[in-house]
Amino acid sequence: MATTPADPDRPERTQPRTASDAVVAHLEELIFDGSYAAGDSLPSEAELAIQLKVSRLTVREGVRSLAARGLVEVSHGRRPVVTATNATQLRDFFSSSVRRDAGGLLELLEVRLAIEVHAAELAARNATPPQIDSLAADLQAMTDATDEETFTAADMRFHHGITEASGNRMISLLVEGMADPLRVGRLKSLHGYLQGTPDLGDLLDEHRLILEKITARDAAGAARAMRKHLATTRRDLLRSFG
Amino acid sequence: MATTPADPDRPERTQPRTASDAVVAHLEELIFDGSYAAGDSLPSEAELAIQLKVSRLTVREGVRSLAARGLVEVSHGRRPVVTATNATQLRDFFSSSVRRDAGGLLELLEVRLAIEVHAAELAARNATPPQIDSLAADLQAMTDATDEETFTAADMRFHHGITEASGNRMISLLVEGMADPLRVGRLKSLHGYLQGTPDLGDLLDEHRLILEKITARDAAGAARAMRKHLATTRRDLLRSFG
DNA sequence: TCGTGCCAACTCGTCAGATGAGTTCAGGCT
DNA sequence: AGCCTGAACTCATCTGACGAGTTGGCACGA
Repeated sequence: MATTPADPDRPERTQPRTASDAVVAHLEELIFDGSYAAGDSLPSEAELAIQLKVSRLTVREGVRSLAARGLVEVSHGRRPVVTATNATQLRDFFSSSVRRDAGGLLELLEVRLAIEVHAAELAARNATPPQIDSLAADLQAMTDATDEETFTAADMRFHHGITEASGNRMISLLVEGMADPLRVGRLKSLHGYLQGTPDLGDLLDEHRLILEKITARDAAGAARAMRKHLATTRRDLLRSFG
Repeated sequence: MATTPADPDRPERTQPRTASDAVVAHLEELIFDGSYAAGDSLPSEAELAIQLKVSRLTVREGVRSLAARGLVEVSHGRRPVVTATNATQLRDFFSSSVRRDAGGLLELLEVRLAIEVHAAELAARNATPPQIDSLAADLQAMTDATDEETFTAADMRFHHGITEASGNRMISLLVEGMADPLRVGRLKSLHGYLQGTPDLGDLLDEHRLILEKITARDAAGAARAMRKHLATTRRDLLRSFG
């Protein structure tokens, strides 16, 4: 019984069981159909309570659910604000998964590899000149970095820049969501580097090669270079655990 | 200001702003450190309220947040139950994204391609004999299918089976999360097939090739076959929109 | 003794009313 | 004009209460 085969009866969509679920469904509808765009304020809790004929408390629960799912943002004294699609939900999922099972870190790395390799491929095809310039700047920052914090920051900007250059926002969001859980591992790995084999040069060369291939619009080459780079990263991460 | 550069002050982790955030943090802690495993029941709202010295209402909001994030499940009359890591949160994110921007569907398809190609590669390396048998059975079911519903169901089982055979649960969860939003598109595409070019044979052949490569432990070949298959899928999807 | 049905205790779902605290903006004072 | 202040909103939380679904044990009958 791994997957749910075929529930005979499930009027989920049509008939929310609880009143607060109905609130959630209602607000979702308003957001999804564009009645409220990103940045807009929702009606106040009191107003919604009147409109939907439930108590303010019930509205609060619904809004709270949406907030937990990253669809809206609430802050004291202000009305709830609809947020743009963002990576908080993904970040939350990935970090939860890893916190509950440390083994998930390697699996996550594997996924990142798959996605970023593809991103590099797409970037080679779709990157705009300004995006390429930006990548070059990040690379330069990595080269010039004297402390590992600056280095790592530039490194992450570089990778993030590639996902953006891929032109696929879903990829950007996914990689962004994975960044947090992976950062821990990355720092450890870097430490291993700086103490053991302080060969940051290799890392830089790998980045350079990726950028080169993207600039040359060589999709297959970019994918290959990225794959190689991430294989290195994974190896270092594994080593830092042994 | 795309990325948040460096907030000078952010005592987030250490000091939840609101009481209900504190409840969330507390319960998260209990779940993540293993005090409550999947399947366990949390204390009742009333009990938690006493323990944490807040009102039951505040506890409810916290629990509600966790429920929205898929960490626990609540049902009327029963205490909240901790859920195993599952794809609901991902499903929720992907379907939200697509509902808010239909263009995301193609982006999602692109991501699925990247991940499933990698999954096929891993599956060729890691699949166990029973898993391969299961894949063969799904393929047979597709061959025997007379109506498209059965066909699609077997198709999805086949793909799901490959992600499972990859041995990477994160991949399984991601693909599972994407399935729902993509199903709509897939059905449309199949319709196009059945009415226009009813060449289901090609589809079957592609699946057959993938399984063949996996059975032969040919990782690169499996990846290639999967890539080709998904390219076909994408083409059909695009066609069904034109 | 064993099975069955019913009731009491638990627990979640929702409501009403009330207080405190953060935000915003329009006026009024300097 | 610029700054200050206070009223109006709005979210955050609490207390107390009632209804409805779930569960386990106890009494009753076979």
